[in-house]
Amino acid sequence: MKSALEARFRELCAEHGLAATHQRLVLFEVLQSMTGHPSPEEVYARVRKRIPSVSLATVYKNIHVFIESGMFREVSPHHGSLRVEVNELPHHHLVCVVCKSISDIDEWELGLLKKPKRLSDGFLVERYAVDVLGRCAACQEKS
Amino acid sequence: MKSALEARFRELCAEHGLAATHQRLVLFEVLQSMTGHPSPEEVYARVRKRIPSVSLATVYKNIHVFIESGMFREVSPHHGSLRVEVNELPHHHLVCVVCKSISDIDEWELGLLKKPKRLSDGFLVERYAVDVLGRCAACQEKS
DNA sequence: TTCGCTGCAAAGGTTTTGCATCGGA
DNA sequence: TCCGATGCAAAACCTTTGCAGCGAA
Repeated sequence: MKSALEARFRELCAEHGLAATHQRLVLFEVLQSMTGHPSPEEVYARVRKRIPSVSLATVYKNIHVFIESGMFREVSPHHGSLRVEVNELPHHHLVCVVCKSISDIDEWELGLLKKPKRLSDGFLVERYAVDVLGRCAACQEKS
Repeated sequence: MKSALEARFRELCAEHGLAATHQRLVLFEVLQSMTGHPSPEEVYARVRKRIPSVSLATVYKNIHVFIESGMFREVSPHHGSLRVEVNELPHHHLVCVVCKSISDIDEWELGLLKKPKRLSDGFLVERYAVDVLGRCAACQEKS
């Protein structure tokens, strides 16, 4: 018998024109079973337990496929490489989910942003991601 | 004569116990003169114009030194490797600026977070970073 | 049967590290 | 003078890519 999860997976694949391969099904189930913010290596290790011959490249490719299909998100909406913040004024960021370009938005301007979905520069707002920055309990103890 | 910027740089170095080397001064001035969110390679290219013999390793090392000293910030508080978001409920993130660990905070819980500086799990809140996610004008035209 | 998917290995890009030398305090 | 900073080259990651063979539709 097929699980409800597998049925849901096949549905999503059909919806996005994806082949429902065994590797993808296992990857999907593994991701659903994980908590936190797993890295590709961690996911790979889990998938490998069920498909020892799976390749890391396949895991990477399909994580991207899933993200592009909207089946999962990635934690950081930013580019992969280090970027230096050279604007010292309080501000936040507009991040394009397609090209990953980043532009600044003043703090006060963000405050006005409750309703409008499209900004004056044409940026179409989809959602907000808030990072609360600080020090975790463990790091406070160490210092 | 020394510029005000150089004086400020020497002050900051003294404050953080750093040697005020020529390379660091130039890096500092270059960063101050840039806009946007430059990558280490872009910064390196600019520094190189003034110190052709500078190494990329030195630029990397000192960008980190500056970030650790609080002289500059990095754009993404959790850059590094790809992480998959497996929590489908609306939530945001608590990011430790020291160890970069990420934990989830419910959307409703974030709403209550106007005043408290320390959360029940010991996390000490320093600031917020908001990413407004969406599509930039250019990417909307392309699709 | 067909086209997309997989595994493999190699390449590519980014960042870090070890070490001898140099130079700021 | 002395310890930290630099430059170089190599290594260490992380991720992507090319390609031959495989398998879902």
